[in-house]
Amino acid sequence: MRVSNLFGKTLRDVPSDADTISHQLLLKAGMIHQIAAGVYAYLPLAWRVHKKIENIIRQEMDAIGGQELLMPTLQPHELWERSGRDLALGQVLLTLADRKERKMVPAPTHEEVVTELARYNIQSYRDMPLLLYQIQTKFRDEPRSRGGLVRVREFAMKDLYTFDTDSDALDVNYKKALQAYKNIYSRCGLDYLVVEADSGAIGGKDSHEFMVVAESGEDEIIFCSKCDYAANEERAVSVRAIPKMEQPLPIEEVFTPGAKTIEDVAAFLGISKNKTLKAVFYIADGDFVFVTIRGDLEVNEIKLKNVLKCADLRMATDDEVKAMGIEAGSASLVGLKGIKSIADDSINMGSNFVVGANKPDYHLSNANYPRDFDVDVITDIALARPGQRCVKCGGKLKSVKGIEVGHVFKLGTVYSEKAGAYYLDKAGEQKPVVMGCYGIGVGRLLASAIEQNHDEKGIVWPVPIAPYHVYLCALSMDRSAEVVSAAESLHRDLADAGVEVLFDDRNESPGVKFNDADLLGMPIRLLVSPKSLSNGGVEVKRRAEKESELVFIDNAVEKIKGLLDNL
RNA sequence: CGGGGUGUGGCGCAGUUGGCUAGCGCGCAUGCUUUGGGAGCAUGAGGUCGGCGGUUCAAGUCCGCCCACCCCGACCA
Repeated sequence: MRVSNLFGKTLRDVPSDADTISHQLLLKAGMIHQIAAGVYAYLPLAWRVHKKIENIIRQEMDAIGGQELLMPTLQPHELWERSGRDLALGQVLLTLADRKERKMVPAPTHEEVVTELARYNIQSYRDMPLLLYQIQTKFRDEPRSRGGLVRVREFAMKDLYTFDTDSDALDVNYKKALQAYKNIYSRCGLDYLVVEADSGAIGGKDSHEFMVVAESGEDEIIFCSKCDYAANEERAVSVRAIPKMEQPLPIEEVFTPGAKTIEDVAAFLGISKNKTLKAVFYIADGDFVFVTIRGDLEVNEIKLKNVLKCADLRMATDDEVKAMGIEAGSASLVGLKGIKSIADDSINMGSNFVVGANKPDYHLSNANYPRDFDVDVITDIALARPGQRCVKCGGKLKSVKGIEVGHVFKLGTVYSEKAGAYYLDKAGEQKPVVMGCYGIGVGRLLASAIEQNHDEKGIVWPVPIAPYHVYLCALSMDRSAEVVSAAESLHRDLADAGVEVLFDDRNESPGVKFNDADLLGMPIRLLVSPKSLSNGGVEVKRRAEKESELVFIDNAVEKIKGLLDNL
């Protein structure tokens, strides 16, 4: 490919609405073009990268026995009603109507359809294990797209689905898929973490995310500094320090004028926050919920949502709290009846707590569970924070930001039961198919690769996903017939040797060409100029390094092949 | 959806106490010179100033409504 013919122009100034590095570089390099919020065109260079990533994914999927197929983007809305995910996904689900006013959805994912296929094609335990995958366009009406290709509304996703007879067999496939994913990210030149994750709207049991550590990441990863524990903040658990337990004292009313927050109360009474219990109020699918947690901790709303098994969870408004007859700022479960209540385990981690007295300007001291109040459910609903201790080894927890580049789930029989996907086992007994699903966003992976592989000059593509291997840069072609013939023959010879070359044949100044070479980021720059020729050859430079090396023209192809093998 | 911000040639910006043919840099076209880290000179093309409505003798500039995009939060590959 010749740069003079290449579609897509490099820019000197970065469009002002980009502020994630991968977004800036992709725009500056002329690799993508935005059409609407979260909707992008991939220009030829970026599309080559996309295809390379796809192919790496295909190889790894095929290696674990995956069969590629293609499911439709356009799906009947009823399918989503049957699974209940029309509600679980809410507004993210784009919907449209066909000419007969039938509701359709451009699919955001394919569990529904693939389960439908399984229902039709799996009848016997002999039909499994089965691994089906596709690379296909998803549509999600995201509340907010961001970061260029990091979060978009239309994107190619590789989705793999596994079908097994039981959960042990699912575990086998799950492990295989996990390994395939690790291979994919490594081959794409990414540093990643595998973390425990919440399964969100997809449902199911175990779930892991693959996270690329990046400042621009949207997720917070909690990990242990001593052992291998790592989890998405949404899911992370931690050991909360337990203060010294005291003998229960008689409950007592204390005057706390104007103290409404935990900070106020603790400061006013001169106690630490872990000697208090905090009351927080939520509306879960329309129902009021009274949540209690130790004063020094925060509620993890994802955990809470999972406990409540609700589709929609939000903080209650002041009016809603009042309407329940609750005194915000001085509320507790002591003496309160008939309100749905959930508490964090931490109400048992400590004693003689200060809690609200359910009247303005008063609190109660020495409240103890279960002596003084009742709770419907007690479980872990606390947000794990860095600084707390690891539940596995007691080590100190830390946190980093990450981009989620893959997510795998053990679905179990949630979808198969709803869709009626059953098989007959050896004993002739009818059982639901056990499923797993596994997703990778291709464009997000591409963006993540840039987030991790760039410098101040531009992109530094890892060889396996670089749009081209070599940037052949010829200087002074309009004045030197020698340069022209040397460059042209190198172009041919490299292509013949299977090396992918982007040939900068433009009449631009050296500075322009060098800067574009750095910006576009091919792993090797091959320079042909009157000067290099008079020095006896051509100059080979790795993108990641500063220095170039003079090589005889006849040795150049060999030299480059050697470098590519070792990069 | 809540909060903040921006919309002026392809990109980056100026112009906004209303006033003449709307500017600058980059890019683009043509010519000459130049040629190892974003060259110089000359000539030129390209803009219904996001849209609609209003105020006014006069609107890029003032008022109203709408739209789009970006960022921060609530959500996900």
